[in-house]
Amino acid sequence: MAMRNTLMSFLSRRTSTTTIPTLQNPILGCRCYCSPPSTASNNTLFVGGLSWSVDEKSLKDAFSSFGEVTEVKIIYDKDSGRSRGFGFIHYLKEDDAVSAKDAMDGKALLGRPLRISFAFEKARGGPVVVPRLSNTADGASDDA
DNA sequence: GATGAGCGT
Repeated sequence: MAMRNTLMSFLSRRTSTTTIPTLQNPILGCRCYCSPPSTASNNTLFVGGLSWSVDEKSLKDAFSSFGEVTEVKIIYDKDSGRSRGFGFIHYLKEDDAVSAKDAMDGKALLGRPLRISFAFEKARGGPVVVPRLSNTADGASDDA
């Protein structure tokens, strides 16, 4: 008497985040999207209103208290060399990013109020997802 | 000697 877990095999296969993009479901007949459209905000935070003298380590030091910061970047101007006054903060978890945003948004750093928002999914190796514009049904049926 | 909404030199 030997029990075979063959049926249990493909029932427990849900730990793979790297699904094969070329595989399609013959039943549903649709592709498997790795990025659900429900996530309008990832663990990337957009920080604006920065002073033109703020460094990345200053933001790292100010935002690492709310969660585990994995990446901090401030955008500088390549023409003038000065900071553009905004930057990005990557958190390990989105929950920490929300906490940091909720805690630091509206506060001031180096004498200037901060404007924090969730950043768009900027490449870093992936496709760009843009928020849909005001998709109001104005009578234009442009569905493909 | 500049300036101040935004989304990646």
